[in-house]
Amino acid sequence: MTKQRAAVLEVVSRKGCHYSAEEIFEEAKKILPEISRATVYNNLHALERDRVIRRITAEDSSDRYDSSYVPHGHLYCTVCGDIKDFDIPNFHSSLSEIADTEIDSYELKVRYICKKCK
Amino acid sequence: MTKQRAAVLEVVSRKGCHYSAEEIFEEAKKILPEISRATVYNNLHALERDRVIRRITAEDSSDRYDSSYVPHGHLYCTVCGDIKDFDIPNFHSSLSEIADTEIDSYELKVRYICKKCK
DNA sequence: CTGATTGCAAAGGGTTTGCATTGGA
DNA sequence: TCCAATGCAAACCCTTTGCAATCAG
Repeated sequence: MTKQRAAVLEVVSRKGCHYSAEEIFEEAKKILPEISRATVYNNLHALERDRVIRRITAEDSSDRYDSSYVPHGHLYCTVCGDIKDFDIPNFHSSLSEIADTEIDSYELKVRYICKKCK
Repeated sequence: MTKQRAAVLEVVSRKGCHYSAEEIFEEAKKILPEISRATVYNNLHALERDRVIRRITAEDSSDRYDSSYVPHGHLYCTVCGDIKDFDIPNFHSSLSEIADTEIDSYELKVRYICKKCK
């Protein structure tokens, strides 16, 4: 656990945030001004490999990172781009049943218009 | 409806396929050898805008295109990369209920290991 | 006729890679 | 000590853009 990895983890772990790699880089620089982009990418990959964080794919923009490795749904506001977490109880086992196979994990993106934008 | 758009649509519409833009370009060239990459992208965008096809995001690889605009689930084999469609009855309305808001559409990716690979 | 579409090539962004240097266990 | 992690820059892939030529309605 280097100080760079700790900084990246600290940033990704901020509650309710779904930062892009570039945003994580910018935030991490505030903690460690000498950190490099490659190191941020290295650590994001390492933390994902170690099942600490989860990468989520946006559309029309770069990937984002979620502080929880446990799959859950994401609400994407199609107007302001904000991302909110939301849970579906027992979704993993429901999926397994419907698909009639063991499943590893899932990613659920729901497009909507958030309250503010409506 | 230009012959280029027809070719792109023909390729994307092949049953069970989830081609990348590059694959669509390669297949479309077999129909119209003079077609350019930019035209393929143009038409993929146009067809998506007109709600004919749907773009789906992979991970660790480029976007794919689905011949149906209607949202449904996708099973991604984590070993061979194959993508299969699958339906969850009433999922749209269930989501709307659980999220307690109107929703526009969704994208559901399920990671698993397909029969062949198991 | 006229706006939309095409093809090309160059630019763009986000991410990865190679490699010499540094640092934590 | 020593392998993993770092920082930098260049390379890379995929996609978009600018623009003149062409085409479909």
